[in-house]
Amino acid sequence: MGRDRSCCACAVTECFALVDCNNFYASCERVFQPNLRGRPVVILSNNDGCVIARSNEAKALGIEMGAPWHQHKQPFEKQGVIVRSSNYTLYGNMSARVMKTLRQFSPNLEVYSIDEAFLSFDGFDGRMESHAREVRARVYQWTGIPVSIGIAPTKTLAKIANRAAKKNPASGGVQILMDSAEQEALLDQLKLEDVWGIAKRLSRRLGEIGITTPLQLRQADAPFIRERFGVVVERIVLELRGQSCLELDEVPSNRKSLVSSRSFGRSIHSLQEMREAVSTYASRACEKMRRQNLATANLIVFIETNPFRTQDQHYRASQSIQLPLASSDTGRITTAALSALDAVWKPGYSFKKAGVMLLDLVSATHVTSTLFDVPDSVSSQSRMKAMDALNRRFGRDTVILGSSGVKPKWSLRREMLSPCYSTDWRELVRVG
DNA sequence: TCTGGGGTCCTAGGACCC
DNA sequence: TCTGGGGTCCTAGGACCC
Repeated sequence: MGRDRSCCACAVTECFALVDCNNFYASCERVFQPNLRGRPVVILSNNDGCVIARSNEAKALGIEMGAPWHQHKQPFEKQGVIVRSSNYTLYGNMSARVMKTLRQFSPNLEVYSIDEAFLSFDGFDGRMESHAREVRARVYQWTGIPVSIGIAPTKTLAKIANRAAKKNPASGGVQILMDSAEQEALLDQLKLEDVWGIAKRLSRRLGEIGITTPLQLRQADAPFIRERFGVVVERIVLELRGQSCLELDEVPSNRKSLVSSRSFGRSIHSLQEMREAVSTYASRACEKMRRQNLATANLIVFIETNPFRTQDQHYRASQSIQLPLASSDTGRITTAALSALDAVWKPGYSFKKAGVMLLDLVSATHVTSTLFDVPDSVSSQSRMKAMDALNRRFGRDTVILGSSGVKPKWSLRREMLSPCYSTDWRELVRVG
């Protein structure tokens, strides 16, 4: 729960700065190719399918985010638009440099996405603007990436402020939005969809009850909004009022799932080809998982036909599969993924996309001294919870049967272990 | 005839984000 | 011909338990 400051006149107002890289992918390309500066640049997705980033000059030409490139390629290339395929390794490295620079200004930092971070600006009253300008200048000096900074008492308002900093050149890339009247004036000019957390559907549903601007949302009755739209939207209402509900999340939690998926350059008709694709995704997913020292016992395979081909029947299916024990072993997981694929495969369709999702990720700790057995009858999620709890309690050198890095004889040893009959970790049988 | 109720777990799907 | 990939959180409803 967020601390409630609204009832206390002497409460210190919190202050968040959202630092957001301008046109991040395009800016990264420009760092290494300065001749791209001042020119319209677009970055394309996999298979050069659609537009995923644009420089300001490209935006000015009317190139939309997500636009299928094949529909726009010719006219835009005539206008001198420069096209790049995406290079995520480069963007990841540049992101790390930007974050490292920001950390020097404040250790209280939440890396929100590849190109955004929230910083605590608490205690900078009166010096906020100069401080923000210093941050901005140093990030540019050290990384070559231009950023915009929005400052406000809540994360949601900081997002709004950041947007204003970007849209308004006079701001010089820094917008402070601490004043209530200024907040209202700005919110009145925006669309609901400009608010963080409100997209098309919610916007439409809000419109049905007469709420059409962010200012109206801010003024709406919070309990009513909660009843009608749930806690998420209620939080947005409070955040828009300047009441902070979303705290700075400085310690990133372990990821809970990961996906490896691709759209194919051409459609796939044969099961054999699809098995090859799914094998590739499974092993790629396992690599990611091992790199983060995680393991899973729960995965999903999904396949899909081309949803844009309206003349064909659309078919999308997924199959989840449970492993008896958490693992990050490529062979084991690939085998499971392929059997899941067999369950969803439909001959006669042209498939355009497939993927493997790994769920309920747990830390994969090596078997060393202590062993616990968890019976197969225990559900995957309970098993994961139990394993997590064990890891926390006994530290790194505890066990998890069948997890990554487990000694090869684990299956044999498992046979020798007595089963336990509880999903409560305290009652798990200690066997080693 | 009358057919509990509260809690938790699980899963699928919706909605949103970058 | 050609339309991305990778995440999170919440909710609803059924199963199950006592």
